[in-house]
Amino acid sequence: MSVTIKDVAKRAGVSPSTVSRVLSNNSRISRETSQKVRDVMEELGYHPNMTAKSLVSKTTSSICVILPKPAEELFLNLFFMELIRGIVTQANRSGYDVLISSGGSEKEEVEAVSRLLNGKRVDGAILLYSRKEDPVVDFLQQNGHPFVLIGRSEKYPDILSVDNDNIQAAYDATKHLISLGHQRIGFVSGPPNHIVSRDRLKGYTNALKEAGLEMRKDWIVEGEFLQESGYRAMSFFMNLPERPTALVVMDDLVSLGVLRGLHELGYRVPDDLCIVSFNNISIAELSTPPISSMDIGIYNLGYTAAQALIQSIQHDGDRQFQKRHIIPHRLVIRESSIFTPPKPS
Amino acid sequence: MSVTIKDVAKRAGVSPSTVSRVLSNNSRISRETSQKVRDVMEELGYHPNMTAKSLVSKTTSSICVILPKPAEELFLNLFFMELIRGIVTQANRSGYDVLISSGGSEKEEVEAVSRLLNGKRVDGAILLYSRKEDPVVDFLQQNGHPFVLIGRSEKYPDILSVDNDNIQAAYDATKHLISLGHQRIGFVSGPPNHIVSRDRLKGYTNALKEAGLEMRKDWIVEGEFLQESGYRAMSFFMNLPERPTALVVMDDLVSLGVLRGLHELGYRVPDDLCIVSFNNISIAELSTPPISSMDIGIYNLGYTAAQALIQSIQHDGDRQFQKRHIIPHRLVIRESSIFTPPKPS
DNA sequence: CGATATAGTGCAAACGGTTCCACAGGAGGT
DNA sequence: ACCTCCTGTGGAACCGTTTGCACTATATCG
Repeated sequence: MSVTIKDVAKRAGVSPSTVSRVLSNNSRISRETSQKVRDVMEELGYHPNMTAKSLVSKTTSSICVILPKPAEELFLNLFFMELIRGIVTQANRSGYDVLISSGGSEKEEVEAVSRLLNGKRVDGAILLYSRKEDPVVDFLQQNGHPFVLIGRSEKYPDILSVDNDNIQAAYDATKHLISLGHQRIGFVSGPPNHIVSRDRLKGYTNALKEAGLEMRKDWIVEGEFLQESGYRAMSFFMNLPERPTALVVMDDLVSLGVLRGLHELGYRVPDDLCIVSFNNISIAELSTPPISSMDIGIYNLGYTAAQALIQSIQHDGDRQFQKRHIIPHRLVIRESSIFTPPKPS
Repeated sequence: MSVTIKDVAKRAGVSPSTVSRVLSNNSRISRETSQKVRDVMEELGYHPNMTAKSLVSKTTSSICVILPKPAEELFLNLFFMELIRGIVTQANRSGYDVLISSGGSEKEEVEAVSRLLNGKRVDGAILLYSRKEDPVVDFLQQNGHPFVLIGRSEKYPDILSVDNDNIQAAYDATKHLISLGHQRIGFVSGPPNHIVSRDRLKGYTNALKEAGLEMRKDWIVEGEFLQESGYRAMSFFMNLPERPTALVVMDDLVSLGVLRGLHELGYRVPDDLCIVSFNNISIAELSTPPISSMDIGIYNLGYTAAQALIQSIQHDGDRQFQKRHIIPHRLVIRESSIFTPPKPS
């Protein structure tokens, strides 16, 4: 059907091996032969069959991205879009293709990953954020597949991973509110089985402790990374007899929910409640008012993850490479946190 | 290295062909042999090598999605995330993997597609929205590769495509504003080389004409599918001696820019200006005020595209399948367009 | 000038499957 | 008892590459 290396060889009057060597720029091929072969390739419209190449080289030049379980909702999050953009950009730059896989149940997820990696369809995987117990991580680790975790694993500390210093980032965010004069600061967390939730909670409490501020259980609420969670958290806080004057919120989308709820109830931000949130996706800038948000370099996370993964694929077994990559964070201050709160009465 | 079909064959005391037949559920294999082989596969942890399978079957069970050229910005658009979600969901359901490719220049784009399809790395491609002249469409069409266009092509009317009836949708959106009493309606268009821009413009003018309303060149501005374009359009309109009282806007992100600008200048929506926009991405619902938006079934577009593509791949040459799929639209009315405008003085 | 290195190329064996064809053995028909 | 058909299986070719090894011709050297 399509033009193969043999067709080119025949037409150019050389052997298939020679054509193959021309393709891989083997130095042993003479200048003229090389040129002749290239001319024929052009003439016949030859394109190397990647599948055949993969079969013999045992390598596919592609990686996959495993989206986390509740991908249905999270897919809507700009966070993932930005992350994927970073991954695809860097991967393509290194000559790799990126395959997106969205799991269903955890079991299906492991099966999908197994199919892709054991089935030799991809050379490695990128995992987006990790829960405390993650069967996919277990699987990859046990089968010795190259992979990189965006986030971190407590179970396998020596795993290849790209992450922020979330403890420090949350500390910095909280510190910002404290420096504005806030003394009653609440925290809207993500799902407790996500390590990132616990890291940020820790940073928050560290900052409070250091400042000698009150830490109250009822000023910490858990939720999903969804707008609705923010709405619910807001209701909860605003019905409290003693309310916080500022919130540290796990995600911009959640903050948007908070904002929305406050608006409906007639409260104003930052006058009635200050907000500092995380991730700094474009929504943070576009909302009214714009939300102060901790930029965690999402694109950079994806970019670095792809880079680290490909490096680890290409230099397999090489132990000299950096295992943990920390992407810097940076607080972007906007209207949601510029005012000093009323002093506690 | 890894377990092959031969290892399984040897261990089970059968020939490789038999194992292969068990794998493909060939009916000629006896129940007991089949079971024995399956047991051995389980025991040895066998996983079929997809690459080898692809080589002989000349099929990869994967498709690629080509993101449009200025992917850097568009990537940030929830539109694409939602579309990709639809594509991935349906593809996975049919046993296909999805590969994301983001082109650089048009030339690079064609090269990437050529590498993927001519190189037999994927079986088909999905193109997201099309410009009037699209070298990638030309390439795919000329080389006879299976592909589906999300959008439509004027050059090749018989191409497999999934689209909205954008003329009708824009007509409906405009009609909605007219029914609210608006007589001076502006239009914020997308790039003029996108067919979707021209279709929607047509629907808009159709509606105006039918209602006997004035159609003014200076009430139509072009832009990108970006927030900034909305901001600029807004400045333009608000500096006009005679301003429209309502706008039809090509994209929610653009509307957000309009909203933002109006807010800065102290205008109020919908009191000073009504807005109806397109796509109904989540931003439309989350903005303040929420934006009336034409839901075009983005997920459905992606879902249907994947379905149509896979169908066309599997039944190659079969001409009996539907070529043009039209996804229904539905106007979601929100606060940005609920008030009747002031009567023209 | 013969030995040896070297550049340039071809042959054939993989890589891990699928599938056409052949074939053995038993069932069923006459 | 013979022919035919069917079931279940094995053998081997093939898919389009890469690559180790062998080989030839020329260049280099003592």
